[in-house]
This record gives sequence, C-alpha cells and structure tokens, in this order.
Amino acid sequence: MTDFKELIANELYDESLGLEIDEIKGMIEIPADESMGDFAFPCFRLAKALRKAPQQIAADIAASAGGNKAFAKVENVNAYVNFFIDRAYFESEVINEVRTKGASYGKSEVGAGKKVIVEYSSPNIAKPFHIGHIRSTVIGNALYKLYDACGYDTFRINYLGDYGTQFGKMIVAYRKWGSEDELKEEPIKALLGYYTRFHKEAENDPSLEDQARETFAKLEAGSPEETELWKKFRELSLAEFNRVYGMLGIEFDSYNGESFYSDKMPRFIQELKDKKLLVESQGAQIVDLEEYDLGAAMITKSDGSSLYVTRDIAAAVYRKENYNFYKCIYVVASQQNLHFKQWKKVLELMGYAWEEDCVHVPFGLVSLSDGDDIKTMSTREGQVVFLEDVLNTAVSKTADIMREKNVQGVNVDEVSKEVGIGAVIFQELSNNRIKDYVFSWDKVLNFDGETGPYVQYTHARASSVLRNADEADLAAIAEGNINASYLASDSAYALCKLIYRLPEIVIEAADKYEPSMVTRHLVDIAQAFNKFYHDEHILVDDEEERRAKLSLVAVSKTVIANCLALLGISAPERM
RNA sequence: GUGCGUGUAGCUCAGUGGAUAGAGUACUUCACUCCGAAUGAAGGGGCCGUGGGUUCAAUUCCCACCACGCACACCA
Repeated sequence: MTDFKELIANELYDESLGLEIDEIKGMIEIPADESMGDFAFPCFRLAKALRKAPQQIAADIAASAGGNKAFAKVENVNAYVNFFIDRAYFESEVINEVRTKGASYGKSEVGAGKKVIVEYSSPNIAKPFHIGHIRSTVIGNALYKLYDACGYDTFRINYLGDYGTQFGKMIVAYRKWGSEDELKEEPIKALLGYYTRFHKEAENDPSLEDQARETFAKLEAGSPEETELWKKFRELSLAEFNRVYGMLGIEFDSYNGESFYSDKMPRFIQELKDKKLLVESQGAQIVDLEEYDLGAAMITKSDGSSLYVTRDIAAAVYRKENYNFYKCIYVVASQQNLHFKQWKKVLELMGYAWEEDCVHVPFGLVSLSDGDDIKTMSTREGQVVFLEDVLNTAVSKTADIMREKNVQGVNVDEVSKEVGIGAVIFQELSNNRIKDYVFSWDKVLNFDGETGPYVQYTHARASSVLRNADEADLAAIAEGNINASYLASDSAYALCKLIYRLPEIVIEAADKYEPSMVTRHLVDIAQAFNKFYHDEHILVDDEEERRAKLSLVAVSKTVIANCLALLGISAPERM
C-alpha cells in the first residue's frame, strides 16, 4: 500500500528547506477537521531558515505542489499546506490492501527475530480471583497479542504467587480447622476461609504466627508432609483459575511462580555479598538505595528467609539466561512502582545492564463503592467482587437481551458468552491503563455507546449485509473487481482513512504498552461504519455501485474482527 | 513528611507544542412499509485544578501550589 506521508514528503522535498525526507514525514500532521484536508504540513519551523513568514512559505509550497495524480487538491490555509488525497485512488489502495491481507491486516514484522516475555495475571494461590485481578490478566493478554502482531517472538508467563509465609498460615489453619471434603468441594473458598480465620484467631493467640513461620520453614526445607499439602493447595487453586482463564480465552506458556525460584536465590544473595552491596540493618540484609531516593531494598529478613525483591532478581536472571529476551514486560499494579524501581536499581548495581530491557507496565487501582465510601478490595475483610460473578452476570444479561430481540439463527448460549465476556474485557481495555476506577455494576453491564457489544453489533451488522448480497457480487469483490469512484461520500472516505491508520496504531500501542489505543481506534472505526451504513444504501440496483459499497463493508468487517482479536474478544456473525 | 501518579463537559473518559478542545453517557427532540434501532441525527453543556515561566504559539513542556489516589523494611 502506498505510504501517503512518504508520498507527500517526496512532493515537499526541496534542498532549500534544509530537511531530509524523514524529517518532513515526521512533521506531517492529520488536521483536526476534515474540511482542512487529509494531511497537513505546518510551516512555522521553516520561518527562521528561510527568513520568510510561515504563511508565505506555505503559500509558495502550495502553489508549486500537487502535480501527483494522488492529490485531488493542495491548498494553503494560514501557515499550513493542506493536502487532499484523491478519494477513489486512496480508497482502492486501502480496500485492496485489506482484501489481500485479510486476518493479517494490522500486523507487521517490526519485531521479527526478537523475543518478548510478558508476565501477567500472576494471582496468589488460594485467594479468589476478584475483579481487581482482571486488569493485569486482560491488559497483559492484549499486550501479548499486540507484540505478537508486531512480529515479536512472544512468551507468556503467569508468575503465580505460590510461595511465602502465607502458606505456613494456610497449612496451620487447615490442620486445625479444615477438612479434605470441603477443600475438594470449593477449594478457594475453603482456603480463603482458613486464611481469614487464621488472622482472626491470631489476634488473640500470637503463637499462631510463630507456628506459621515454623511451618513455612519446614516447607522451604522440603519436608514431605508440608510439601504435599502445599502441592494440593496449588493444584486445586490452579484448576479454579483455569476455569476463569478458559472463560476469558487466555493461555500461558509458563506457570513458573515464586516457588519455582525458591531454590535459585542463594546464588544471588552470595553475589550481592561479593559485590559489597549487602548491608546489615536491624538484623536484616538490605541493599541501601538511599542515595537514589529509593529507600532500602530488603534481601533477607532477620530470620534469614527471603523476600519478593530477591525472588524477582532470581526470576529475571533465570529468564535472561534461558530465554535471552529482547524485552521483559511486567504487567503489575502501580502500587508496586517502588518495588520495581528498587529491583531494577539492584540489578543495575549488580552489573546486569540488560535490566534496561525489563519494563514495568503499571496500571491503576480498582476500588469498590460502598455507599458514599470508596474502598479498596480486601479479601480478608470479605470486601470483594468475584470476577467469575461479573462474567456470569454479563453473560446472563446478554442472554436476556438476545432472547428479547429474538435474533434468528443464533445459538444464544454460545453467543451470549462471546458478547457478555467481550463486554467486560472491552470495558477493561477502553481507558488508559494508568487510571484508577471504581467498579460499578451499572457500568460493566451497560451495552450502549462505546462498548464491546456496540462494536460486536457493528460487526454482526456488516456480516448481515454480506449475507444479503448475492454470490456473483461476493465473487466479484473477492477478486478486487470494484470501482471506488462510487465511494466518494464523506462517510465512506472517513471510514477508509481510519482503516488505513490501523497498522501504525497497532505498532504505537505496543510501543507504549497501551492496548486502549486499539480499543479507541476500533470504536472510531465502528462509529464511522455505522455512519456510512446510515448515510447510504448499500444494496442498490446499480451493480458497480453495489459492489464498491459491499467491498467497503467486507473490508470493515475484516478490520473490526482483527481489532477485536487483538483485544482478545471474539467477533460474532450474529447476536 | 518524602516519592510516584491523577486532575479536561453534570457523570465516565479521549486528545495535541499549533488552525474552532472531542467522544460516550445523562437530559430534550427526530428517524424503523427501507440492507439488523445493542443504531443514526440535532440541541444545550468547558477560565482543559490554580499561579508563574519557556516559546512566534502552552490544555500539552518546566517550576510552585491546591485536591485526590498509591507507596514508603521483615507481606507480595
């Protein structure tokens, strides 16, 4: 496909401007208002070099440019040179591109040969999967798909929180109050019950804490009884998590969690000692990061056991040594900003220059509204909304709507899952990831406006139009046999322009670790399609016109499906 | 207190060193004998937190302040 910015840059290039083609290309903007053209070149910056008023420069350039047949018009407004592309030319380029690339339209090879690890979701074993966990899970999955689409060799890690003193507590509590039967019945609920009971009872009986520490020490030492229990807790929890991952359509390449690295830490503690980075402070071993304004990174506790930072160091080195990543992305809440800064600084001080390739991708907090109060979620206090409940409610609401609308030829059970779950995922990916938000049932169950169902509906609508077309038309547009001059309308052209921009949006979204850029662009495309659909009748009598319009519908459908796929959402044909 | 982040329409949020700051939602209307109304169109609604600075040009960059959130050693 023609790179239109490059085309314009070539047209503008002149030695007297003192700018390279690439520099000119970088200066080209897309005007705020369509009436000002499709691309614009601002001349403010040239004023100094050329010693002329920017308005005059723009006027001069506009007067001499425009020879290429790709331009319908080149005009000057204020200090801008505005380019109007020939619509039919542009549209046939775009439509042809999408038609031939199909499901791979939007993808690129910018990351070919480079390995990218995405660590995401990473729930704590034995704790319920609540609405707060959806962020890392869904954002991480979208990032994986974005990097995959950019040609990177990707590897997905679920860094399970499957280790630590909490398991000492869990084992103590299970032995005191638990039973095999209730554990089998509803594992996470049972485990959570033990955990909360432990904390309640420990308030009156501090010796429980000591027992927990002892038990964890045994586990860490490899004691068979404790290990067996821990394994059971882990397996049962994982089975429940997998049910939710299944609903969300999410998979991982590795489930190596914290426990996997439990025996890999001594090497680094020794290394920190050798490199004179370790300092004793109040009985604990720390790396003093005061001079970097990062406080102290604790490496071992006063009882000698290890901590988060230490495990993360072991994990990072393991990954570097085994996967030799180009980039390792950690999709973890912004609450852990300090931890990641400390951890990166320690790696840097240890001499691991590749720590620069480790990227913390933070996201904002999800809280709950409790009347006028806003509370953070707390499993201990039972202040939680379970993700599975949210997904199920969204699905059943979708099923209700579908039955009400009585759409023919649809399997309500299947499609309501695609739409209901898609709605939840879409909602999660529609804002900048750094924003905090308060969970609201009303919002997550709203299917009007800029939502997943809106986009999916648009896709189903485009599918429906294509079903109504006859075979000969479909065969003709599959061959690219169309006359784009029938797509001269503003709405058809606006839609093509948005489709044209998708590949660069995907690259930028991956680059900025911001899936919402794709979500936003997808909404724009859906809006543009719906406007086109309303403004114009597609299945008209004139064959050439009908085929031109149908091919734009077909291309739109492909692009919407591709975008949804990047977000991890399916694109139903009917709903 | 220190560090990081956020502050744009009633609400939820996009956005950019430049041309008149945009969506959705809510509210008031209009459009299904017509390709799917989970749709489209029209209307009102804004000192872009406050005050300085840099710049030809600042809602955007820098500084200070205010409000809110998060973090700040034996949890992860």
